[in-house]
Amino acid sequence: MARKIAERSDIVPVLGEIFRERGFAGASLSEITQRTGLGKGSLYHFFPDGKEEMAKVVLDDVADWFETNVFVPLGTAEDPEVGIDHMFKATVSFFHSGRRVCLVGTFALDDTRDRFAEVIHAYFAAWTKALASALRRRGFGIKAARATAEDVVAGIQGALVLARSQDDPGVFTRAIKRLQARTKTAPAA
Amino acid sequence: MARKIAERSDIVPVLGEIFRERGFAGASLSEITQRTGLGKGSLYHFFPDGKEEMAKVVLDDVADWFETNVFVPLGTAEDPEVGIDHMFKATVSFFHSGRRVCLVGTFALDDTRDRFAEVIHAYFAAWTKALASALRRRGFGIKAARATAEDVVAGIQGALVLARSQDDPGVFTRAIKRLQARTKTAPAA
DNA sequence: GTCTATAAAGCGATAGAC
DNA sequence: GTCTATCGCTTTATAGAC
Repeated sequence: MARKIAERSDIVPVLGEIFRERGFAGASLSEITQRTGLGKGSLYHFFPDGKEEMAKVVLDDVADWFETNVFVPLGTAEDPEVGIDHMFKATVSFFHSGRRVCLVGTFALDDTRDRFAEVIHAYFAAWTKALASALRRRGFGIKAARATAEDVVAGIQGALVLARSQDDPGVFTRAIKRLQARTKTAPAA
Repeated sequence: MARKIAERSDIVPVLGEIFRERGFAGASLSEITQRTGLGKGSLYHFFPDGKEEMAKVVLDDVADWFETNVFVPLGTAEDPEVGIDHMFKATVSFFHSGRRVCLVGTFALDDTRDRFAEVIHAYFAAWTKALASALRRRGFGIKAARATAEDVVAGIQGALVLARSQDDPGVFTRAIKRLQARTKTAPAA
């Protein structure tokens, strides 16, 4: 199964980690060549438009993963509670219990957002929408479902910031528990 | 009142905006010279250690502002509810209703955190602690106060991310309202 | 205190051999 | 598909005149 010839999909995860750690502006081609083990020639063969294309592919990859592993289950699980609980599990797993930041969130904060405005907007919109839909099916009213969905998605992002600031994954896992509890009962009017 | 000779304090706010917009890695000295109107000579006169010192001074400036305008009122207001409500007002104002990101949060997400770990840690720890203390005085139990404080501080950070991703300050102001409501009554055990 | 000139290093990107 | 060599530019930082 070992291939000598690299495929683009082999290095996308590595690129993801680099962009997460350094941000878009801070990710240098020299670090990318080192950590992927590929020369610039190979990199530009796979990504003719350079760093911008690398980031775009990584963003699309993340969006695809969430679409398949989180958003679709949220919408299709027969029991919406199962879909929601699965979302929290997948989230904790994907973000390594708060040790790994959200690439899309990181890009959203500085001027990198403007480069990738569409993907970034779509990612969070899809998440919020899928969760609100599941909450509706759980019996939440339209407004409560939307509000709680926004609350949970923002809460996850904020917990990642806070956990990293304190260098304490416990901050993240505690936040997840509270957020999950909030999806069990609709808030008072 | 017009001074020709610049003071360091005159340009700190400008530096703050640049770092907020570009992040630490993305903020270039050429943009800093342009937007401050000062040459490199002047900049290195005020900040001998260059960009790193500029960022440090801005971080300290932000921390001081919050200490004075948010954390102290939280702890000293006779009526803790007044202090908490003031915190939300000051927060909405400081972050321009979600149009301005949190510098400390932005720095916390990527490897910039490691450069300024202490200030970043202290900022969020102080915020959480001051809010928890006010909630205690409002009648929250110790655990409820801590949990709600973490919830609110994380919620604010997440709302900034989400609002920027959607390019919609409404996301932020709605979140603030929900978070504020959550400080009025202790959550069920 | 402010400026211009300059240095040295690193950047993203390209060319061309293999 | 992968590499090395190189281009042109920008970067942070320094030196020294005023």
